[in-house]
Amino acid sequence: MNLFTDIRELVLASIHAMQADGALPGELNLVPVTVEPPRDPAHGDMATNAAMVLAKPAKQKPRDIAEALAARLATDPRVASADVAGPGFLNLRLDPSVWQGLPKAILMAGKDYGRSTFGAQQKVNVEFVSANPTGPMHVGHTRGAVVGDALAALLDFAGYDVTREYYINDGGAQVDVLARSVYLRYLEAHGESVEFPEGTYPGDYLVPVGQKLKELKGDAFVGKGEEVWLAEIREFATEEMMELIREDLRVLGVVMDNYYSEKSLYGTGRIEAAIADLEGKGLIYDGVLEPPKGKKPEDWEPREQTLFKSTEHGDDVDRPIKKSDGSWTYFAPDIAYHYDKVTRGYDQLIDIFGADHGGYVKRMKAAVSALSGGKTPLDIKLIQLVKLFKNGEPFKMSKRAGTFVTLRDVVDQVGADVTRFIMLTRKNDAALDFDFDKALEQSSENPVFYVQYAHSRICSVLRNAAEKGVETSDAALADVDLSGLDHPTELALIGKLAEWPRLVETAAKTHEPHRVATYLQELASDLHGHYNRGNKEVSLRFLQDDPKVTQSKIALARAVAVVISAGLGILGVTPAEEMR
RNA sequence: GCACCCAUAGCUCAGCUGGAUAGAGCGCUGCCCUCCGAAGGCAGAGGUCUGAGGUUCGAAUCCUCAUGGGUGCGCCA
Repeated sequence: MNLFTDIRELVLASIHAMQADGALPGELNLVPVTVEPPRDPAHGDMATNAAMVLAKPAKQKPRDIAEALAARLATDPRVASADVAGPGFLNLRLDPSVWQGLPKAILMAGKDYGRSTFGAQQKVNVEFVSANPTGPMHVGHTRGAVVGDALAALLDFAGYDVTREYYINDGGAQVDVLARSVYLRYLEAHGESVEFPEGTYPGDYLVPVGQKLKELKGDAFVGKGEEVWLAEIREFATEEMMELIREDLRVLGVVMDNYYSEKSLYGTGRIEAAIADLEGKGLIYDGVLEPPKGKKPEDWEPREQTLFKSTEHGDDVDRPIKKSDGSWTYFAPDIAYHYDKVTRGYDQLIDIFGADHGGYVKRMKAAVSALSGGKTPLDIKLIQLVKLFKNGEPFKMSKRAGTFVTLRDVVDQVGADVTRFIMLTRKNDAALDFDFDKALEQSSENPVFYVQYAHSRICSVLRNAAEKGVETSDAALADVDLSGLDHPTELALIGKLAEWPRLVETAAKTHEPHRVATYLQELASDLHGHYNRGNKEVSLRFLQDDPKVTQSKIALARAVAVVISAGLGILGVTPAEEMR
């Protein structure tokens, strides 16, 4: 159900007919032919660039092609008029009945209106959050979590087979630091007074973890050296932190399909297997890297390391996979992890990283390209910083200091819906200002409330209709005559609804869930505009004296509500029925 | 030094992956409730899309260079 693709099919069919008649050459690339809503409504309902795109390969003047095409299109009952404009645009005006049929179609499709088969059930793995299991999630993670989750939902809606995955960085030195920090809290629970030296995590969130460890182990570890407790506490603390993170995600409304442990790659031969794959392709060698030019580290000495020839796959320099002492760098397990994803048979991989990981994009893409033989595309979305404001004052967040603003802090104050929506109003590679005051404000300055308000207004209309005894169920609306929906603002609203399926596909194709948020704001704006017109022009109100007319208006109102719910559903935001 | 990202109204940002006269919100000016929710709406003012080249029927969008800002750059993950 997508009017634009329907009409594009019609245009293509007409072109084929012209080819059959010899009016156009048989060999033409029709992919660039588009049918879009014109920016200026005065140009009609839809516009196609067909004539301009085909002019050159067909060796004809664009306007000539347009004229001929227009004549053919005009014979279709759905097309009211087809006019050539400008350099060769073909502006189509559709028969009003085409538009007027849409609200019913939307109600019949329900929440599936706009759902697409575009993705053809391709398997996509979206890896996101992947915060180190060393503490609660902070605001920076929150944005990545929301973007990843919404992107996954969007892809699902667009017809992909999506897996949401979290990569647990539980293999590196930071979990040793965590274990030592928990040990200190454990001693504290035994009444010792402790200090947190540089390089440990002093955050309060480890206090209950130390307590719990005491309950579990008694004084077994007191006064003992690391060799006794490190491994066990590391295990215990990591699990505790993951519990914390899972709960954070749950509060945000994010549910992962899969948690993948970095640790599971060590000692199991999986890193070795991935590296062996690259070695088999001649991409592993021992060598010495050049120091970075300009900014040479103080203690630079040339050292021989095992390197991955990432330059053969688009990187700028080759990357070390082993440290000079022979142990793996962090990059090695990352390669193994992505190797695993490739061998699990995904058609497409998406990683959501923090912007501070921008330096790893090329090497990661190089690794996946090498491992998959160029077959599995990897898209990496970098999530820019969130700057928090309250009363015009910026907050600082610092994980080291243990005073960072956590996901909980934000969600507790403004709620998950507001948090999610606001974090999805900007494209991922632009920094985002998050203003607590505005987030809580209930006005048009707050996009969440603006969209929610549109939805609850419709719900309010439905309640009023019910009081008047007007039946507004799907069944009751199925036979209603909608030909009275002919006012420009009504048709504009329907036109906006018609764009939803297109938008879903574009947003999915570009991996940009923020487009959904933008669209919803536009749709809400159209609804509010139309609604307010009803103050002056009584005939535009949803509630009319004639129940039949009321039902036709309600069909439109409900169709808008359906699309708002569907859009909010992708963003993971609950549509409000009432706001007080 | 190198790489990646960003630059659009006074401010915060959209711009449908190349289309026609570049759009919202805030702020500013003037309006709209006897009326389905004014938590809203309408109208006006406000632009050399950072700059210079290029690609083509057509560029804010793609390519090159420059300028300004952000991020990162072997034994941290």
